Amino acid sequence: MAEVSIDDVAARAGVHRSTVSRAFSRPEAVNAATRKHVLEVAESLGYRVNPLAQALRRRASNLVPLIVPDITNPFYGELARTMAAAAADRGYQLVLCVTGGEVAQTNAYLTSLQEMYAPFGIVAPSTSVDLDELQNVALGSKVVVVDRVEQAQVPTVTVDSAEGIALAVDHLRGLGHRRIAYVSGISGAYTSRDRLAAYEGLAAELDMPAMILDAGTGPDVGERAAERLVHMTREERPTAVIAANDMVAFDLISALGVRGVSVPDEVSVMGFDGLEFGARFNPRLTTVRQPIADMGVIAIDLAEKLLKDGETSHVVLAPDLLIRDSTAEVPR
Amino acid sequence: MAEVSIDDVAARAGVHRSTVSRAFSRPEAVNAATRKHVLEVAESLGYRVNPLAQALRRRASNLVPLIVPDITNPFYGELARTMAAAAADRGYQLVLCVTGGEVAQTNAYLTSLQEMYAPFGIVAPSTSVDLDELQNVALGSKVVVVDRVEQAQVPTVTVDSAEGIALAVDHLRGLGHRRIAYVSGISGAYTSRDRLAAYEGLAAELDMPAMILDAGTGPDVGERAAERLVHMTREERPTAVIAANDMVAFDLISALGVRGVSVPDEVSVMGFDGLEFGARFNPRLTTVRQPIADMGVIAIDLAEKLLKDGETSHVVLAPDLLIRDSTAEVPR
DNA sequence: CCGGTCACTGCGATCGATTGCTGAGATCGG
DNA sequence: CCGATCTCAGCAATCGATCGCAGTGACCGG
Repeated sequence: MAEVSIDDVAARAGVHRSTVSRAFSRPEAVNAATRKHVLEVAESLGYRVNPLAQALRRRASNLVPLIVPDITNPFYGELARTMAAAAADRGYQLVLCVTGGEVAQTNAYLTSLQEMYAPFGIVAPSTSVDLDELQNVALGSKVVVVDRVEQAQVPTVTVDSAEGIALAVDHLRGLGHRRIAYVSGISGAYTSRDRLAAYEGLAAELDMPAMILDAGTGPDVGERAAERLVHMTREERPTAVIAANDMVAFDLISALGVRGVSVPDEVSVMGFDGLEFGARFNPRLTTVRQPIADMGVIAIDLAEKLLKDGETSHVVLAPDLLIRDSTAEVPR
Repeated sequence: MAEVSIDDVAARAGVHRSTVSRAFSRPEAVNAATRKHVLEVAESLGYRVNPLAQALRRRASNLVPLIVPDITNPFYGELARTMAAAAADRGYQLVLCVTGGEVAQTNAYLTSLQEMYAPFGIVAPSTSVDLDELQNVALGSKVVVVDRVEQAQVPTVTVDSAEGIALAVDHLRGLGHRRIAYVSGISGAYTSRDRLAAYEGLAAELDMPAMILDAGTGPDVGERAAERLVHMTREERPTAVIAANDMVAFDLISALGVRGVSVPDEVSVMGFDGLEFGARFNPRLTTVRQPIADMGVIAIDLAEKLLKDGETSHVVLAPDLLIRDSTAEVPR
């Protein structure tokens, strides 16, 4: 309430403003005894440096934009949660920016936050990040992307799509499945493409028919894929389906349920993401887990490294398998 | 990149700083022609007022904290999304604050954002908001709570729990159910209590046995309730269950699935929230819908009204029914 | 022709911090 | 005992905007 400023502390401690300032931000530049005294006085007055004034002067704030297409999607929700924690640990405050899938929004948010002297930004894109577009914004070069990006000039963190798909295919083949279809869909840009490519590559390699049930986007991929599946003859129908991500898997299972097709009894379904919610789905979803918690921390790390050393590295994490109840041995 | 400031515009337009400032923030106080000229020059230079400097001087920023216990929970996700949109419409920028259920965090975030001159805050509590606690923070009195609150000195927006539960019970009775159980659980403080109370009241009124399957909290209410249910004899077992919220319903259905109990064939399950995700669950969830989108807009409205007129009203919205596939006529 | 209004606009202090520069005093070597 | 070096704290400008106050010129009525 008291709104105590740096001058109040200075007056009370009998020193100059600048000494108080240094006591906080450059400890080595002030006598230890003086510093202790200042800090005690500050403490007793309940003083805290005004982040706005500090940011204005320093031209650097602790506000970090997290740009996601849709916070309703649990993937971004989990990402946001871990990022908020990781950010807080390092003294940053996460600012949530929801683009709703509109590409222009990303840049709008970025410029808006750079006016608040955000030191960097985190972007989790839904569609291909237009890097050229990103370059148009000042903050654009200080961005970490949570997705793979082609010819990236910015740091990125992703999970290894090929390995993830391999894990899924292995698991299903281990259960006896030979006709394994794939449903593409809503997800990160390149990541989504990578997963599809990995599936196709693996299918060729293992001499399996590559069945793409639906490669569209939007909220009803699951619907369309299910529709397609139920109209297949018994021979051509896949015994298992890998979905591009957990949400699509949920969608698909739900749509199959509506059509009376039971998972995993009639067809096995796997997801990709490892959302916590998968453990609460019906049936509990077998899926390839991305280490989302790690991704949050790593993204912040990458950002700090970028600021300090100008180093833009690309971290690719290893996925693992979360075997639950949506996959079973091939029927009969 | 150019970092153009108000002085640049002033110099270029041949006027004083203050005129430029007024051209933007107090249009009526400056000659129309001058203003037009200033605005054009500003436009051509790509000038935008620096929000930090503005906030510092005005002692009011456009940063609005949204405090939620868990952004992973789609309820808060949907809330965040609509709030972000509503806030953006009015020129505010939402700052996401995730407490992880720790009460102290709420106040920490509130003070932290008040130092950034946040004009108000939105709190979606997981447990009883300790209003006395809230009063300890300066921003505490300028908060809108998305939940019912007892003896609230702050504006609130909620949905009518009693009406919602009545809707649910009506729907189930219409399908022939007479043994309708209830599972309490993770959710807003008073809201959660209200729903339970409404259920109990209605049970007494309609002369139905009140069966509370689980009244605990935490992530495994569903588990426990399912466990309890499968151990009941055929006669005592409820034919339908109302869950305190959608997440609990998902949990429960999943846990029942693991135990081989099919929904809605053997038991009907209803949720409460109306999450979009319910339409993608298996089976698609019948639920009482809260107008979450409205709640976001209303919360912002209430906040602005509070600032302007000091008026603290309590909005109670009407829920409606979303009939999908998780409820069916009572078996046999 | 003069004093009074009115509509603008300029001046400069201010918001709360940071930081380069300067100078005071302590320390030290010769 | 003196000058050089070093440590530390004060001074004042600065970040980019806002706003109360004062000044200027136009306009009007008497």
